[in-house]
Amino acid sequence: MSDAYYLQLTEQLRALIDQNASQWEGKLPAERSLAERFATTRVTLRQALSQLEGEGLIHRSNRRGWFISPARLVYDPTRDAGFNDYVRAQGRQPRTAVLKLENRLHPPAARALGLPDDQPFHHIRRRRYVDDRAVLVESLWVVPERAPELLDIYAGQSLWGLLRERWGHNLANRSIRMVSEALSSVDAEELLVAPGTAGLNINRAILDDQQRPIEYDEEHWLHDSLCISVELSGQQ
Amino acid sequence: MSDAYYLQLTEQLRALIDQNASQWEGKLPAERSLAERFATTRVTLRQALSQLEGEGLIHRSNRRGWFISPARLVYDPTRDAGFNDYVRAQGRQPRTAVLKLENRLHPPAARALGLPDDQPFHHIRRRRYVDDRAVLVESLWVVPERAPELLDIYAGQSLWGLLRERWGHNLANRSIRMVSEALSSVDAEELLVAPGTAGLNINRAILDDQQRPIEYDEEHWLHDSLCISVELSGQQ
DNA sequence: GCAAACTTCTGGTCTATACCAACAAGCCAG
DNA sequence: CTGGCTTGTTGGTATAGACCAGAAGTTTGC
Repeated sequence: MSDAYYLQLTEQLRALIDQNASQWEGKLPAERSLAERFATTRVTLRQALSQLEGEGLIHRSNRRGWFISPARLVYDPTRDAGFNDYVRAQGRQPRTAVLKLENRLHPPAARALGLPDDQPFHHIRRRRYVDDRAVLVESLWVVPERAPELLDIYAGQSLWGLLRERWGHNLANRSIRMVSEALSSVDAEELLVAPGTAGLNINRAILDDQQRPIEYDEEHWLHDSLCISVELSGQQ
Repeated sequence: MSDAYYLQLTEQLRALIDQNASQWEGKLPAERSLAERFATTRVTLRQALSQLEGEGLIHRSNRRGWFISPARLVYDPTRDAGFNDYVRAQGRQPRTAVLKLENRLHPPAARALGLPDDQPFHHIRRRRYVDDRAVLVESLWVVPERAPELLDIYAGQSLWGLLRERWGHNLANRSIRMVSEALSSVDAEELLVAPGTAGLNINRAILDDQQRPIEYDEEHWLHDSLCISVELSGQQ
């Protein structure tokens, strides 16, 4: 089927992982020991591991080793369920860590919302976990007039819930953009992975039911932790 | 900013590509010549190139070299525009090659459409190009009862157009799934790229306005040729 | 009993080199 | 002019070995 040795290795590793998944508790043996077991070099071994990483079967935690990836989280970016809700709905444990709260300019957010470049924003930077694995970092850019004391009261809860309940905003309109990416060194570090790891960049601009700009949102996901699913009905 | 040499190299290459994009006509110099120019090994050089590949800035054509990637195609999988239409709408040239026409079983398609596993399908396999670069391969699995003579008349035109005009189907409902992947050796070969190249897998199940299953669709895109964009309006 | 210091292990990076098969271009023969 | 062949170039793959810094585990010192 495949001539290249590293592709054969990939298959052998796949089988090995299948069999020993439970006893390893998610963590693969050290590269040196795997290389020895298959009588090859670390370079070639790593090439095979990278192949499986691209498929989303395994991933690395920076300088800590290779781990078996859990099932992907199913995510519908068109629906209005918060992260906590849909993670729990899939029987998994969500967690959020707030990394930064500040006021700043951010021209890309301004442009996406149709505002002038010198529009200031409430900026929330947070990291989100599924079952204690960090799967994404995101930056939220909220128009201050729509949520005046946000930075004083925010502590990791659902932002959309706050916007609805505290400030009475009816979110009604959004444009979503998704692009594959290589994680920047900043994002990679915050996610504890090697720089250049494959990721998925999701951006959203959100308006209310009167077309007023509310919020802009930049998410950086690990590529292997996500399955995007959209259900559409209605005559096209 | 970055300690690792290959990351510095990445930046230098980025600048070099910016400057010389025009004179190279899209193709980068040979790896050996680039490695010599930066006084490093091909191994390290390739690591830097792979980084840029992950970002979508450049790509490889298998055994032919590195090329500067054209702008991503903007694609809204929720809309009903055919490939040809939205490629042309972005000022670019679409092309389709039919790779296979046959009748076959395909349990995944059957399951996605809510049909029994032994349901046969019209299978169309095709490769699609933007400006003469192959950017995706796809398999279409059409329920034969909905399009009886499809395999006799199909020659690369818009399938949705055919379904609507010839058989009067009103496509009304679809579920879409998107997952990052590493291209299988089959897909990679048909796209003239190295096996394991990063890709995006998009699957769609399509029903008509009476909830009858019509078609299931498996697309494999090169990860760097696509920007998914969804516009939603209406109260959520 | 606990925190600090040390040691070992491990992944991340890099060098130098080599072989092969696919590709491209040029050559030759018809 | 065309089609097949030869040949040099290039990317893909692989080996062997090395160093460093971060992570983890162990020991030491208070």
